[in-house]
Amino acid sequence: MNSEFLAGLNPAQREAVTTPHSALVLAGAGSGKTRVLTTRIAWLIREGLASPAGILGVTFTNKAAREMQTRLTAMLPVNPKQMWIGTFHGLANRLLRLHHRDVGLPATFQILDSQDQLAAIKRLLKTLQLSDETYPPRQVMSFINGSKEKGLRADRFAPADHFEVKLTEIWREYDRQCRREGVVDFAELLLASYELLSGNTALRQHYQSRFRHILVDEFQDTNRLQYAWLKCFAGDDNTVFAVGDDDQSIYAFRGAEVGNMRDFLSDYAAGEPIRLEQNYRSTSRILAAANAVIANNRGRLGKTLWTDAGEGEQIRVYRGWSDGEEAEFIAEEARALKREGVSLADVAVLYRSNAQSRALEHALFQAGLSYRVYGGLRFFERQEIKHALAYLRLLANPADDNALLRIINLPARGIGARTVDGIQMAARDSGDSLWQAACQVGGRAAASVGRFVLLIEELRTAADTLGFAELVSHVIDASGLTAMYQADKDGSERLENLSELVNAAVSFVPDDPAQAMVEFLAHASLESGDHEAAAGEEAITLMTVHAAKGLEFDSVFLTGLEEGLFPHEQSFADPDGLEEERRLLYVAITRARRRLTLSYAQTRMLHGQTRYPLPSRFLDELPPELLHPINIEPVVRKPVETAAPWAPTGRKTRTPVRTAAPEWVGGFRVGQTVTHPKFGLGVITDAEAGGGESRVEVNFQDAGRKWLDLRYAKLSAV
DNA sequence: GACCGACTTCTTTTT
DNA sequence: GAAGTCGGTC
Repeated sequence: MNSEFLAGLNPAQREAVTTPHSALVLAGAGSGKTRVLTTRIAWLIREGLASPAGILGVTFTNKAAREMQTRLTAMLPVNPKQMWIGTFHGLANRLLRLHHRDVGLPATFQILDSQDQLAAIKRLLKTLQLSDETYPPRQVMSFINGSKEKGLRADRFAPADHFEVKLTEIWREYDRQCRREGVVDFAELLLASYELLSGNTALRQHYQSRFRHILVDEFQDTNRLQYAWLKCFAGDDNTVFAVGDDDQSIYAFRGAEVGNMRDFLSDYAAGEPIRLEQNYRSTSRILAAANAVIANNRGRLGKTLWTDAGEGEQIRVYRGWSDGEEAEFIAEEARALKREGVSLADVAVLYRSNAQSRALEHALFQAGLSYRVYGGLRFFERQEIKHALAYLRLLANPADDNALLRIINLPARGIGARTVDGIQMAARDSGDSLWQAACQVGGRAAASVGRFVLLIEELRTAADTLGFAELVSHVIDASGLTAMYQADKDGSERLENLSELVNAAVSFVPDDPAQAMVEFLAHASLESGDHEAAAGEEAITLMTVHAAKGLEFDSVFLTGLEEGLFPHEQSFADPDGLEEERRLLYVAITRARRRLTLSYAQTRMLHGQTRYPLPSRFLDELPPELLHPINIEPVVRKPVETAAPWAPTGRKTRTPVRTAAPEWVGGFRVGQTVTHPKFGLGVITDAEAGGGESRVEVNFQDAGRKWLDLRYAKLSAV
């Protein structure tokens, strides 16, 4: 039992790697979680306790799955294809492809991503003649997905009220529509494969005896359905090795159940969790901050990170006047780091929501620093890519109405809304697919629709003779997409993306060449594209805290620590929401290896208007001795003659539009922090100059918003 | 039927 | 601010 792989592991890691039972591993941030996971697989195989084909490795993201595979192939001479390592959705897809008949799906079933699903729901509401005001498509979608993720079906759902009765009807119709069209959404992928296994004892036993060892990453992010799905694989002789960190559970909003971790301990008689608490990433000050913050949460499984690395520097806190100034500060700091010889690849700027990236990008751009933003539109989500894929989908599956609607008049070919309505009506009456109905269109629109039908038929013939990659290229040209974007003066980037799509098709290696198209389309839905940096890229990383989970950087700037933003205002309503925000902060802090800078602004543009947020309550949860305020002395800015006072540097190209409030009223100004003998600390959010009776609105930390008459109120600047 | 501009709404996180 | 919807005009 003394394998080369165990060298260099600490006792807890070693225990985790070699445990003979099912176990829950509580792996703190930076505690070597991925290493433990991959080492365990390598160790099991090397010790002869498992064969590569007997491993089921489940992750949450494609990136994590890939990393596990590459690390493994570096440790062992195995073919990673033998092992089933993938995301929940990827593995569910694999199962359903293998057993599509048992669940009544066509071999060519396609996967709807969230965009597609929303479109499908909108279309359904239309055919059901339901108003999307009474039934907001997004709400319908989250109802359907949420229910499926609890393992429910429309006919087994107990609606709580009238509205849910109606939603359940829509849900039922939606599932029918998907079946008819041979498409499957993300939640359905899991649910259908779960039902496949739970309803078929022989099949379940087959997989149970194949996958003796089941390993799950990021276990705290599993939802109820995923938990049940995993359980199908866990017979009496299987071991389940679940790695997670309840303190890093940040996806409750989409159904993740941290409770699964407690359930796991009893369901798998796993005893006490194995705790990995030694952190190999950060300085002790950073860990002390993280520990202090998370200690405010209740109901934790409990865990305290420690390190034998040094204390490191203090955590710096910066207060900016505006989001723009905050961004400029970060840009300056980053430039200084660069001067010191720090690689920009080791610097990250994190934020709570994507909207914050704008100001940061602007400042970094002005400073001439290269950066890369993660998030936003990914490759396979771009409209031109979606258009091209829709042609392919329609070729693969004529019943795919979503695909047909997307492209029937794109590029414009004289098929207007009225004609499309007619086709939809005809299809509904006859129960046909839109494609079938389109083939039978007569009357005025016959010519234009006929041309479309001919085009698709021509492409279908081409599909029989061309290789897959040539087909993709041919479809993009013959459909007219190329011509359309060539005619568009802003279309060059889209054309580049389309040729990138051809490249992707060329380098795509299908498991079964005959199924190249179907596999490629599934790949496009499941892995909507890369957010990963090109290795060694000399650029600052900008991303949301969510996206940063699992990553680490020497220097981290955590921005926007303001009430309403972080914690986000949507979380104020319930305590659980606030705890999730706190976990999010915990994740953010633990990304930093050596240097952490927190920042907040006193004014922020949000949703097109200026806000005056208070500093985040989380700042008060950090032990003051760990912090080093950079500039937290009263920010008294004299009004600048030429520039608006909220444009601090005076070299802004555009002046913000807020003009409602006068700039200075009786010595006070909007955005200023003030104290009141009775109401305490607050920020001026509005002001009215009325000759001798000036008033200001103050947002008090504890007392809320109040209008105060400056003749009487004893306000003083902070 | 196509196009353009005005209007509204919604803005947390995403496999 | 941006995207999506709606309505009016050609």
